[in-house]
Amino acid sequence: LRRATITQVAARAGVSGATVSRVLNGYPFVNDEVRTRVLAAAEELDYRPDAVARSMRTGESRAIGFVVSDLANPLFSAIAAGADEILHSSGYSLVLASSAGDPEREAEAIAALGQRRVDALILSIADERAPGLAERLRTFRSVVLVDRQLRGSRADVVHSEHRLGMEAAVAHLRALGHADIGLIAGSQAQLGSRARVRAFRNALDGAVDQRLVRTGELSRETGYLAAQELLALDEPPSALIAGNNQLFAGVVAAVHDLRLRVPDDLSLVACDDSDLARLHEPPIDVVDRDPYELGRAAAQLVLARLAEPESPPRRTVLPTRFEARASSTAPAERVR
Amino acid sequence: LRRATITQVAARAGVSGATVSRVLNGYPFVNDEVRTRVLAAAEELDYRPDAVARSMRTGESRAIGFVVSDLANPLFSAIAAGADEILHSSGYSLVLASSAGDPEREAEAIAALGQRRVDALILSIADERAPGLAERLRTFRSVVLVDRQLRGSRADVVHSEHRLGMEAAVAHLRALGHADIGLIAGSQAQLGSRARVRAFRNALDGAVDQRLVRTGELSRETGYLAAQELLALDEPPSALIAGNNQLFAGVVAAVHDLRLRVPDDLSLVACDDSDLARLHEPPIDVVDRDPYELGRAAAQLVLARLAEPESPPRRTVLPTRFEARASSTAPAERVR
DNA sequence: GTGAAAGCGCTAACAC
DNA sequence: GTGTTAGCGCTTTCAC
Repeated sequence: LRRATITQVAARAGVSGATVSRVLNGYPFVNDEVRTRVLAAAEELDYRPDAVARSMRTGESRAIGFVVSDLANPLFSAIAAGADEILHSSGYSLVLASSAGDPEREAEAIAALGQRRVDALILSIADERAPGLAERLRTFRSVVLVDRQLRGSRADVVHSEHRLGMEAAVAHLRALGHADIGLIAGSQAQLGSRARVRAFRNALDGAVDQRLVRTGELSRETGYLAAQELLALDEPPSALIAGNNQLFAGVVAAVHDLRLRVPDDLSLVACDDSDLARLHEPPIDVVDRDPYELGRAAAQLVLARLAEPESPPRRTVLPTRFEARASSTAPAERVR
Repeated sequence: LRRATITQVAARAGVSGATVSRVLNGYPFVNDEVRTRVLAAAEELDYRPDAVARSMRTGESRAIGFVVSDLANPLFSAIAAGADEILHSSGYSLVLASSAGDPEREAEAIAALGQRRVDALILSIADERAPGLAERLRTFRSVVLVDRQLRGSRADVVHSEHRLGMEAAVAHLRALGHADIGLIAGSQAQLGSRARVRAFRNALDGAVDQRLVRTGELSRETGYLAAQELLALDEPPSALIAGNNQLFAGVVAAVHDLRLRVPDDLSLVACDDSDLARLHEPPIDVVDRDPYELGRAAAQLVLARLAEPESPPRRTVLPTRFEARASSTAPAERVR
């Protein structure tokens, strides 16, 4: 079944293609009677404008690219769902690419989206330090970074205010009497992870034991191994903060395997909420944020930029907040 | 920065646009020296073929649409990630739309993807019974349903073999002595949920207590409320099966709130694995499947269909398997 | 083995 | 207010 073209609608309505286009695009100065005829003809032929041809002519694709380091991570898929919500309602489509953490795939995805002439690019990539990235982004009319940073780029950004949430978490633990707090955080190639580590150090104002801070890939395995290592130290931390949901899952697995009780043997805090944290027994303290809102905010920056291409770079900062549940108490007396 | 066009490359290489196109598309009968010159010119200008223009001419967009009922559900995002993996490596892009369970948004998304002329459509929609759906899908060159069914459609499908996994789960519970097993499953507007309910009934060969089977929206809230109701019955079930990951989260919340111990007071089985099920204390028995593989299989059906448009509809069935962990034991003696 | 020309479906400039 | 025309960047006959 071939689809109707504008020319066919025009023929049926007894007008020119230009007039059909005008009617369909809401151009006001069209004879009412003609408008009705055109609309009827379009209806009868079930005419749908061809987005490809329209893009070809206007230079706008009404598609937004979104490159994510790991779509299967509920955090990123929630961000994508939030972005889609806004974009869909403005008539844009989301072209999603997941790199599975591979910087090469990220580069390919960005190139592919460029060839597709997406109107904008939203980026939550694994490696914000990929060489030449900033230049390659210059061909895009709008770039929005989500919890990422890029030197030499005029991109708009959505950031989470990681500092306050992390500070509150650390303050909570210190108030309970924890002196040795461990942090297991993600790759330093992403702003979000760096911000959490920095906030952690700040909150401990210099009193930070370097051995208790581990960074690595954002994966369950990394979380598991790092927790095993930290808890095997001669003087293990009495509290542990997991820097993201996947690391947290690994930490929980390690804690189970070591038969440690939370919070009696170890206090625990997770960054980014999850079913696991909420429904863990006991429920886990979290530094939480709203991932949908992150996605919505990114989409809004995109729309604002497309509406006003020359405005100065914008930056949206969304809050994180610490929620104490039941996974931390005063540390047990240490046996010496 | 405007991008180079094929005409510019042609000028630089001293040939016609047609020849550039031939070189870039691997047409074999081109003079070697000319080929080298064209490649060099393309390289120097950093030429990237314009996908929109190419689509315009060839009628192929090299984009695949994917409509999901809830992208934020880790199951669907894992499926999408699996599909993207295959499609990306074949040069296709994924255009994703999440309907948040709203049939109207699903219809809109499908229409939008049609206008974009996606080469194929993958569907994991909330409402497979939307009126007129089958006809609207006929305009697509390839449609693949993931765990969905559509009468009157020649779509290819990927199904999970829900029956064996569910039967194994029920058999396991019955062997332990459970006579009253409750099931909390999803909407009957989706094949997956229907299949699980049917498998459950079959496994109990008619000995099904209708009051112990609840179906509804696939949400935490539904799971929570249904579990509360079932467990408040005069003769509550001694074991509960949750039909999906979100329902399961609700069930766990209800079980916690009721202060029931698993498995002593209640045996529990979840459908589709999750961190929550794996790391729950005790670990929860699951009817598991590989969601990435579901996505990969869908993508492969798409590619096969595009390669052979006239072949008969294909059907890929992927296994589910029951994994007993530690969330079920023999039911406690009932006090009469 | 290569070039010239047509045209995919649409919109925007320009004419009337 | 409406029609005519050109052209977005590419691929694909058809010549030669």
